[in-house]
Amino acid sequence: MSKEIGITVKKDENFSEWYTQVVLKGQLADYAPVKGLIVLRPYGYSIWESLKSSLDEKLKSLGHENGFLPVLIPQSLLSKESDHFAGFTPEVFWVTHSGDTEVGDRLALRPTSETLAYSMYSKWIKSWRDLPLKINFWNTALRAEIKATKPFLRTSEFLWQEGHTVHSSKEEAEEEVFTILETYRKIVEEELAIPVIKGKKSEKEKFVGAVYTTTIEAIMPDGKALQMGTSHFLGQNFSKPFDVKFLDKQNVETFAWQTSWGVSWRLIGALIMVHGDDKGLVLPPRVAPIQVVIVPIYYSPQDRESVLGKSNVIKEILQKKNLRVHIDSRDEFTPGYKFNNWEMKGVPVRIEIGPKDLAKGKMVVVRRDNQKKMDLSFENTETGILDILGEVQLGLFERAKQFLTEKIIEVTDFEKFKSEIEKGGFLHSPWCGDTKCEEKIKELTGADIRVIPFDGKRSNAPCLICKNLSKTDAIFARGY
RNA sequence: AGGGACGUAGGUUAGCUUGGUCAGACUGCCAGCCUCGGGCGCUGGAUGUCGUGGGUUCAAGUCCCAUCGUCCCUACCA
Repeated sequence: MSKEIGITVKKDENFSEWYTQVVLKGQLADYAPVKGLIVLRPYGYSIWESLKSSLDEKLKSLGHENGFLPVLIPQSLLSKESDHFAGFTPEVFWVTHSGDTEVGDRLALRPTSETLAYSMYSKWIKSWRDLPLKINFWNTALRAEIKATKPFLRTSEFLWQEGHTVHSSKEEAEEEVFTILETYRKIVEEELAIPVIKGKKSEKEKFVGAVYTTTIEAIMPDGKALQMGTSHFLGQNFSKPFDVKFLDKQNVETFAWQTSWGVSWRLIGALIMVHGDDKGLVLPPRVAPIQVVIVPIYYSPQDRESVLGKSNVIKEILQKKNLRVHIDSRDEFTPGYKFNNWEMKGVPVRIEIGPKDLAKGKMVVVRRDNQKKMDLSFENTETGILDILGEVQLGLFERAKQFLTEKIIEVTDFEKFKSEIEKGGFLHSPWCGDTKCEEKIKELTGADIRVIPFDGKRSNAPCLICKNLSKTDAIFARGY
């Protein structure tokens, strides 16, 4: 009856409003009392936990260890690497007082922890035997957002992990950068079912203070790009000001080679945008807090008992396969209400069991991604459900992959570029490599270089702006 | 950062132009019934410092100022 408890706008009619409703009504997060901050609710946090545990496991198997850094960084430390400081200072929150007393060296709420981490690393590293040092930190970062805040995509505080590694050679550090980027790709494509393009950022777009930045970039349904994760090669840019050095095997004091990298809860924002539909969230099974919801259908107390009994049996069978299963046995809601409610929350598979099903020895199974209904006999419970979950995970990825492929458009003509960018998408175009041309394109079209793909084709066409022969091709898009 | 719109019950909102029974509706919530398979039906009940702070006035949800917050369209960062 009431549509107001559901999503009231269509995804392709008012994307921004749709997104906000999905976040709030799907109970992923809510607004905090301070602008730009959100509260993660259990349903949203549990998606983060899924991501966190699979990434954490992968990092540990690569030899990384977890640590924890404090949230306050003295200005004197934050400003040691000047480019880095200049890049972050507009969005730093400052702590100026403790109680009523003004602090001398004011304290930044960390916008990122390179400076703090490396001031510690310089104390810990003495010899080549101390390397590599590979520490990951699960924490939050704070960057002031004055306007245009958006849950998960743009908030003043966000959950993330930041990894900081130190190596004795340039080669080993660069290898680390690429290993991490590949790890990110796997997480995003295999867990979140979101296809990405791997590549490098331009000089203009790289992390401030890095030698270069690698990235995985995804496309959203509105044709805008979203950076999904970055892995930076810092070279010796930080080891020099922070005195991160070691005695090498030849007893020569050497500055170390460093990397840093991170992914944030922005991935959850991407997940919502990429897979969601007019009914709400659509979660890939690998990260869904609830993978299978069972809606029992009954009228009489006798039916209630037998239907719930069978539901529990099914639940236990599936739990033995390590599936996350929930029975919605609330008496106060009708089955129809529950169907809509769990669809809004994106549960990948729903099982309906009623008296008629019991009589026939089967259940009704409904896929969230394509709404297909089918009968499944009780004997085939585990294989049937496991197969369907696998199909949903794959199906979501394939659909997103096809969208990405369609939206990558080769453009060598600037007039066509301008018209295409209005439609949204990834424009694969020649570029001379000069920041001036990149800036010109940004100024004229609003698009920037999102990624210079590693496996990019060479168009050998002239740069869109200066007409010099392109050094490389880049993917241009408007971004979040 | 620039432009536009808007804050009235948990949610969606009427009322504001023309200050004076204007504090209403729907939904949700609570209790009880109900053959509840796509937001079911019926009966009863609770819920508002009209975002906040000033001001004008005999009188402010309504007019003025400020402030906080939200949304939409452009410009920058995970």
